[in-house]
Amino acid sequence: MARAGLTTDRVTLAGAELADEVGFDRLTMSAVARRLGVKDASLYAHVRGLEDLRGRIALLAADEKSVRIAEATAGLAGRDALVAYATAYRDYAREHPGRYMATQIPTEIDPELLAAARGPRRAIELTYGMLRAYALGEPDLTDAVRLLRSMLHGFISLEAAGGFAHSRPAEESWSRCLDALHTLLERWPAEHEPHGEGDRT
Amino acid sequence: MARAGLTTDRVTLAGAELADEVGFDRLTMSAVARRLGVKDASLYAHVRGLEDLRGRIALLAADEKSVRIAEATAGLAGRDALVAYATAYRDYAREHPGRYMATQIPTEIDPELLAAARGPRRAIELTYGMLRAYALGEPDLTDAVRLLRSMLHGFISLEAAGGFAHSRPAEESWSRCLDALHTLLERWPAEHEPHGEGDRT
DNA sequence: GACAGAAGCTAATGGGATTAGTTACATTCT
DNA sequence: AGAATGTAACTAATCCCATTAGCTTCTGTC
Repeated sequence: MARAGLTTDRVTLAGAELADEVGFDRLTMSAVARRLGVKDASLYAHVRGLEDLRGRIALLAADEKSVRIAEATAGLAGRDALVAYATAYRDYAREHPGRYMATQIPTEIDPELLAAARGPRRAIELTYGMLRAYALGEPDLTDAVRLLRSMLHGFISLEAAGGFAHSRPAEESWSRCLDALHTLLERWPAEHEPHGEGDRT
Repeated sequence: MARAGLTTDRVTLAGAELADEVGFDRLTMSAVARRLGVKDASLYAHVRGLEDLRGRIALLAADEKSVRIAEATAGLAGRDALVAYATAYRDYAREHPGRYMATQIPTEIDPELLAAARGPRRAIELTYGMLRAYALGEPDLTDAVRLLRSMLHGFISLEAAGGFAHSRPAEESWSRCLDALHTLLERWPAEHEPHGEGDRT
């Protein structure tokens, strides 16, 4: 009966912590309620339901991640910025697997919330900003952003899913992949001339 | 009462179809039972439960995907093989989003089943085989495999999650990313020398 | 034609999500 | 202080899903 002092933010945070502990897909309203010492139904005064909570966790994660990356890359450029960016990104994902997972599940987020959120937009800006040092023009810059995001996200997901055998430490591959990425960004290939019979429309 | 002719494989297939339609995370035993015109409990004679079914779908997907890739890359080498590989990979993921998702969720698969499954092993072999044309030695080859898998998986996930704004068709970025990857593989950078304050201007 | 085994069913239990309606606390106004 | 008001949190109820136990019915075999 003593008021637990719930707010939307506190519920979201508890959900995020729980997601980090047990996995985003195993997040349940009941477990969040238990963690907060409150009955399930009480949560509905603060979040619309499980879907809504998930969306909020995703936005929280986007915010936190972009702050981390901003701090890590401040004042850096070129390879240093790239490495700092990627490392901050990966560290966040490893520290907060549940929240990270939240950002990658295609979930319906309340458009109003999404519009108000800074994280996602900030993340894009940071990425473009970081790559600016490589002097790519459009549309190459956009393609490079997508390549970078794909690689980071893919590596982290595969690593988290246990997709890399133990033959070689992921750490070393990670480092070498960043080298490769840096090299690639410095010598971004020109539009390639059609070649052989495979004409990919 | 008319026998529905269930088998483990049929249940798995129904689950896979359902996952493709409604999303892997929304897959439920009840829905599979309904689709098969059978009571929930009947499924348990063929699969251990939801987790088991999920694992089986993941293995099915790995099999199907590797077959597709094998067919697509047969007889090709170099850039053609790379493009065929990547395209087959992506097409599979787009045609079967649920099954594809199944392969990326860190799920506990019965070790016995896993050992019997050909798909995952075959996929690795295909990847190494395809990259052999680029004449990389170990450990670079392993790193390149990881980079390739990361990029493909990341791109596909982000695309599926709606992560790319509409500013530029994903199709074009995809094509350019493959160009970039090809270039990178041809000129895989040597182990990089430690390098001052990132002043490569 | 009886039997063994499998295929499928009924019934029951336990959780989780969600809603409606209720109680108790805290703030503010007089 | 005492009443009014909004809201935090609760109780109770409903529905859906996962899973288990035990029973029935079909199919093929000797």
